[in-house]
Amino acid sequence: MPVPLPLSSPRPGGHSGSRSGDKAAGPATAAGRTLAVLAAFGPEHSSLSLSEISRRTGLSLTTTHRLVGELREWGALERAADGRYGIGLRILELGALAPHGLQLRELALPYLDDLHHATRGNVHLAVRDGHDVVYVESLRARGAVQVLSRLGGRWPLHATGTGQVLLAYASPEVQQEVLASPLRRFTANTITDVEQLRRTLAEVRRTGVAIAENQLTAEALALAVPVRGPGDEVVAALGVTVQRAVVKSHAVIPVLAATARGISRALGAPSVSTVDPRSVRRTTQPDLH
Amino acid sequence: MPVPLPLSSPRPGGHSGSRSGDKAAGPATAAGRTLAVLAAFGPEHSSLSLSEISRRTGLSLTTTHRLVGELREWGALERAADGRYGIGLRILELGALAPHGLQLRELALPYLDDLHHATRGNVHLAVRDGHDVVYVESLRARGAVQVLSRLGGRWPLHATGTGQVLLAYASPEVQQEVLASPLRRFTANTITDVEQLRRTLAEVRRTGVAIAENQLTAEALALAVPVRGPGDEVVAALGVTVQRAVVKSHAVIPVLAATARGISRALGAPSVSTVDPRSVRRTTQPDLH
DNA sequence: GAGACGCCTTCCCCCGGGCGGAAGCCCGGC
DNA sequence: GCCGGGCTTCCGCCCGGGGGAAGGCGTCTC
Repeated sequence: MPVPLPLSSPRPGGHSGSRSGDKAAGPATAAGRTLAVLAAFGPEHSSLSLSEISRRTGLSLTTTHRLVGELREWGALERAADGRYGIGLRILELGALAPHGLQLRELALPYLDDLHHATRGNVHLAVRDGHDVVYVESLRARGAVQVLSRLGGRWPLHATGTGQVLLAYASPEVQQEVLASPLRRFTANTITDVEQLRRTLAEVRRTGVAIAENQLTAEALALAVPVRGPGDEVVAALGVTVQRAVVKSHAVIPVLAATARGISRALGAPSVSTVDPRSVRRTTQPDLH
Repeated sequence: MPVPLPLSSPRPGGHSGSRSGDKAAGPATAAGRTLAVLAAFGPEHSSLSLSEISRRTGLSLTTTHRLVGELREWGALERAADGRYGIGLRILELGALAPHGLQLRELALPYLDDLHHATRGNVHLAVRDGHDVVYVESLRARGAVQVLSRLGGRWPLHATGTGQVLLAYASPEVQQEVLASPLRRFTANTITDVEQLRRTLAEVRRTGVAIAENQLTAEALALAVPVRGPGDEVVAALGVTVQRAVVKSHAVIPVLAATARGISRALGAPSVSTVDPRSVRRTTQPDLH
């Protein structure tokens, strides 16, 4: 048997708590194998040949062939002219139904658009999924910086402004889990120290704003604030990423906060009090360089 | 055995040509059953309980329970606080990889945004999937008309402006199939006559613009033009929907065409010649009322 | 041109995973 | 309390699925 490569999913973090054993769940079940075929696709591999799928999943060519056929017939995969496979529109269609996903997006889009025009930065709306932050919408500044914030993008919570907001307001269990897991480094400024992260989260809770400089991408300043739902719980995070030094963050934060208030209100949140600008001025995260 | 309800997929139109027999493919296979669970979700049913899924798929409660469990663990489904299930973010993430989907969207978004601001109408980018048009992006006018054009929305080709464009430039086989199939009526103005549709498509090809009045939604005027790819083939359709009589269509068409040219160029299309405004003026579709 | 290789497709048989019946659990309503 | 609906777990039989093997292409090498 060939060594099964990446194989199963990166596991969405797992709000399911601690699973016993944590055995290297190879796709032992039929459903698992079906999903493994889908999981073979990723940002770096949006187009695969049959045998590539076979190798990446560890499934035999025969099985892969049959599964891909069924998935294609259903519309989950489609075959390009060159014979390679890609994700089909049926999946996009399904994804649009995600309650914390595009439904939220629909409502927030006009606000994001305004924010985008007001700040000329990259604007994102993100939600938490397990230990990751997932971008539910992303408006990129014309000809601007990095493209790390694609719609559907997924990053660890500790490394982005939006992620820090979502983590700061997550349940104690989730915070514990994340703080206990290894904190991957992306740039020199990524927070990888548990204590520092803990302090950062406390700051976020106190001020209502996360300020992340160069933590995921160099030369980027990310600002993020929470978005609240009907029960005043934090349901999403709203973020802006601007070129460092291009904009004074103090100028952006009020606009950002106002936008988040607008979205929260539209979501049915009670009277909102996200950010007190005065407190922010005093407590901006200690300069890291 | 209870009567299996909607059960299997509405079948994405089927570029696969004529399948023999066309047997009522119930989910006889394990993969099919897995997909049937996903297919139970739709725009009207974005949140389902376990037994609802069981009923809608026709699967036994036991099987449903197990499949839902696996799908949830993988991230394809998620369970809300009230115990009901919804589509998970993992699916959204996957859907973002669709080559004719959000990748196209990424590139086109800035153009769509400009168009949106210039026309103040609903702006859509759509691609063809079988006999349907699927919206890959949709910017709704603030507090505007209908919401029929959600991202991920799917409609028959003959009933929308974007669909007519995509159909007009589709392969003869696809056109044949659509013309041979029943044309569903949505409003009094929906084109349901084969001959009329044929003429409309010819007009679209001649002028490069589809003009659909009240065909899907009352009180809406939809304008759409093709977007072309590297080989000059039509890869998508760009559409604007405005309140009837609010805007003179002649004022919008040049902007629309220019935007489509911009996107086509960005996609690598050769020198473009989509619309000749003079021809359009003369050939606007015969007024239907 | 022969041969080798990689990729895809089809066929077929054996076996193990999946299916569903049944029973048990928890809730809320009458 | 009793009932009914929804969910979860258990278990045994059986059929769908897995993969080996073989065959059809097209391409590259020698």
